[in-house]
Amino acid sequence: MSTDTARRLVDSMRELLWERGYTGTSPKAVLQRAGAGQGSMYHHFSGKADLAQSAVTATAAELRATVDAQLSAPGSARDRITGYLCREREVLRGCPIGGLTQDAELMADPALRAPVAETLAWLRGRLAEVLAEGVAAGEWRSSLDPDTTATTLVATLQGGYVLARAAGSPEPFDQAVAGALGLLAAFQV
Amino acid sequence: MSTDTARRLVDSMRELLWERGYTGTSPKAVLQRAGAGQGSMYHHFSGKADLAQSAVTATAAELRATVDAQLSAPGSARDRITGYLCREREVLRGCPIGGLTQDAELMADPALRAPVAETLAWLRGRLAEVLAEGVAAGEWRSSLDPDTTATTLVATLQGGYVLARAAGSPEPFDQAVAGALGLLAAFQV
DNA sequence: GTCTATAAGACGATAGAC
DNA sequence: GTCTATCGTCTTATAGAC
Repeated sequence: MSTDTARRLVDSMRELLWERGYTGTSPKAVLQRAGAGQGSMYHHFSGKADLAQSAVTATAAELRATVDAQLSAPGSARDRITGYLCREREVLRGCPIGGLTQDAELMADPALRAPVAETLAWLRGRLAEVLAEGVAAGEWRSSLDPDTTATTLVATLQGGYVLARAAGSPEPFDQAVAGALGLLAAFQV
Repeated sequence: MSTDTARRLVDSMRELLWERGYTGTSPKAVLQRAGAGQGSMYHHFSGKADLAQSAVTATAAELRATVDAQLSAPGSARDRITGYLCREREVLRGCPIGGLTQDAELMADPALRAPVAETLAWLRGRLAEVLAEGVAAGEWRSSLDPDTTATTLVATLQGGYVLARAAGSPEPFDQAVAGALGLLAAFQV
């Protein structure tokens, strides 16, 4: 059993979904990148949608694990939030999950859409938890609303990618993050 | 000369670019929506890219005019910013300009990318001007940085669209805006 | 100006040999 | 398990009639 070929197919699909989206990615392009023939793909998967589902699920799981490790690390809530917002990113490539929301064909398929929706919903919730910890610990004033602020921070990142891609430079992303941190700083005790 | 057919083609392309992106939009789909034949399109435009350029340019101009009217209206800077952030939007359709940044094929064409880049850069600058007015007028503390904050606000909107589309509900968009307004309120004098 | 006909190639999937 | 061959459809564009 060639688990290896299946994995190369999934990895190739993950890369292409990130670069060109679901609509812009053909099975042929995936096969070429993976160095496999038509038969391999249709042996391991029922088709393009099925392979994409494995790819999106894997990317979502990886993103979630990475973020959770960072947000669950030791340190103050403020340090963890700042660290997450300022961590290294391949800004111009965009968010491998958030970017998929723009693909109508992908979003029309419940199996493909679900991991995207769940990951972003989880992210908002996880950030809200950390913000709430910070408020409870007296790091921020209690007038800071954890839920709406968490959504604003996630939106800032997602929108930062959009502005950076438009500009062809990471600068707007960094500026968006800097602005958010500046606004958040007003709530420090 | 059938200016009318050309306009219907542009309008149809504008709608489809918004709904399905550049890669996901075929000339055939545009022609069907416009009720025209192949010949009409290739008479008025050199091809798909040329028609799309007219469409993107028109959408960009319209967005810019709408926003500028709102941000240049009479009233305090704070009211204008709040009004802009809270204005009626077809949230689940996403931003007709910002959404295009996710389309690699469109962004690879300088003629198609330029109006997208210019519109979002202009928007950041225009919001920064209004924020600076507000600071100068004593509406916000001088510790509020107009440039980074403007980028954060535009990113919040763009990211709000992403989160709303993922969730299939306008709620995350509204929450992101509410969070941003809450953060901004801390700078009120 | 607009139409239909046509073209070469890509798309997504299937069949069947090995 | 993987390959090549093949299928019917769609894509983008051109040709030429009207």
